[in-house]
Amino acid sequence: MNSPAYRLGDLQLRILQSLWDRPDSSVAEVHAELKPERDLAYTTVATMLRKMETRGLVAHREEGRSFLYRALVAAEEVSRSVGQHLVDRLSSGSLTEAVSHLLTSREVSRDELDQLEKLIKEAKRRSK
Amino acid sequence: MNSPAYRLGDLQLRILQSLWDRPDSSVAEVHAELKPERDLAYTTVATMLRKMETRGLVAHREEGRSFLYRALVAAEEVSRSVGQHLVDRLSSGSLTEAVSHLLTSREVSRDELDQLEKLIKEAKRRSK
DNA sequence: TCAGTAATACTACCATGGTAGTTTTAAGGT
DNA sequence: ACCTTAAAACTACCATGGTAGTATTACTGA
Repeated sequence: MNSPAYRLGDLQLRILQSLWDRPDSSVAEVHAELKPERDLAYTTVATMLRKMETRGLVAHREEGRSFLYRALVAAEEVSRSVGQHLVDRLSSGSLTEAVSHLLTSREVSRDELDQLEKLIKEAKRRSK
Repeated sequence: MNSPAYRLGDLQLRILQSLWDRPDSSVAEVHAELKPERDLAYTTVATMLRKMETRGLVAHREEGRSFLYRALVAAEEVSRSVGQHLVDRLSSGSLTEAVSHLLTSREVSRDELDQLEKLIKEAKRRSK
């Protein structure tokens, strides 16, 4: 919000996603959730959550001896911000160009292309 | 290459873009190119270029008393890397989802949608 | 030849993300 | 009442991006 969301680090974003999925998570829960992908120390997660709280990204309430955290920024908002930032970075603002980059730069399956086409048709319908 | 390209900072990416556009640019030229958008000190650009050279992102050759820089990483490669990283961040790897995010998160003009549709058709044709 | 100038080199500083160890606190069971 | 344990708090450290001032060097024109 006040702090630009696109600047989120990888871990921060991952933590937010975890909290979007399960609001009111304890540090232990977030830590457990991230465990398979990142083998972080418990305190790493705790510290990051505290830092994120300072930045206004999350908030906590007490529950017994634990803190339960929740995200203060909406997934939508962050997605938009992060996406917008990429579009700016990649192609100084041209969405078409950005998507073109994405399409040409990796293998895209037939199936994905179909889905994408549907997405666009839908967007068209909505916009009309 | 060896260092993951997606980690490029905004300024670094901007400098690379400038060099892709005009290879063998002096510091002064890069500085001038960026001037309108970012009013940076000359030495800021020079320092960043030196740092980027250390990281293997650019290289220079001497021309009189100036250094002429060129990018060592290809635009394609960086675009792919940056794009891929975003897709991972935004939707743990689903391109469709990522594009969907981009589409729903901002105003997309009719015209852009048309272009996008064309892009996809083209990709389909290519992949077949 | 010498002063000015334009270039690089060097140094420094700050913020932030990421990571984690150590210390304190408090709850809970025996 | 005390020991264990789990939680938060505090502190610390490093890398990197970004930014720029100061020092040095070397060319160039008067």
